[in-house]
Order: sequence, then C-alpha cells, then structure tokens
Amino acid sequence: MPTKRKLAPTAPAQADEAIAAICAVVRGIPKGWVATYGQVAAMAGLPRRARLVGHVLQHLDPAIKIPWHRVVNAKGEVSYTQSRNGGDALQQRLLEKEGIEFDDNNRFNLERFRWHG
DNA sequence: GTTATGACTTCAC
DNA sequence: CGTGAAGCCATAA
Repeated sequence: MPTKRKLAPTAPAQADEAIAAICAVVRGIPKGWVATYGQVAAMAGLPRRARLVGHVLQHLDPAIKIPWHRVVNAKGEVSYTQSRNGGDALQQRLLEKEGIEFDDNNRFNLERFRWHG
C-alpha cells in the first residue's frame, strides 16, 4: 500500500483525533459514575494529557451530547474555576441528581463512584 | 516566532 | 492536609 501520510513536520491534525477519542470515552461514562481527567486521557490513548481533556470539554461542540459533568479532577471534587462563572455549581448539581453524594466540603468518595472502563 | 494561562496530575516537603 | 514545582499541550494575545 502506498504511504498515505503526507510527511508531518509539525503534527497537523493531532488535536482533532484527540478530541474524537476523548469524546468517545466521555460519552461512554455511565450515569451515576464519574471519571477523572487523567483517567479519560489514558483511556483515550493520551497518557499525561489530562489538561487536554479539560480544554476539549470547554471547547466541545454544543450540538454533540456529552456528559461533561461526569468528568472531575483527581481530588474527588468538581473543578472550580473563575472561567466557568458558576458552571461548576451546575456540574455538581447534575452529579447529585445522578446519585453522587457530596459532603460539606463539596467532595465525594472518588473510589466509590469512579468508573472503570 | 514568543509568552502566558488553564475544566489537570503527580511527587516532594 | 497545604503548598510548590515539574510535566504536558492547546489556545489566546
């Protein structure tokens, strides 16, 4: 077979493939379970790229349905940031609705709710 | 081209 | 448990 790849001096569409892989993993998280950024990245074949997962979720197409609220950080809590201006609170509420129990510190038992693919 | 920032993780202290 | 540093890489300026 002829070489399809056209010489990639500066890695052209690496991001697009990463986004597709990440979306596929996140979409597979069952209701009532959660996964960490690093975990999703690893499942998508992108070890050590947890940050990329966060950027993808922030930039993902609103037309695509993705349970972005089921992705949390490694501390067992929702990632609170100024950028989302309250969107983090919504995430916590959605998770509570799915059965995740938060304590007074806005944290939950990660080992109990963590999803294993 | 460079620099700074961020929905992160992990290890060291 | 808190803080700091290093690692990672897309995006914005």
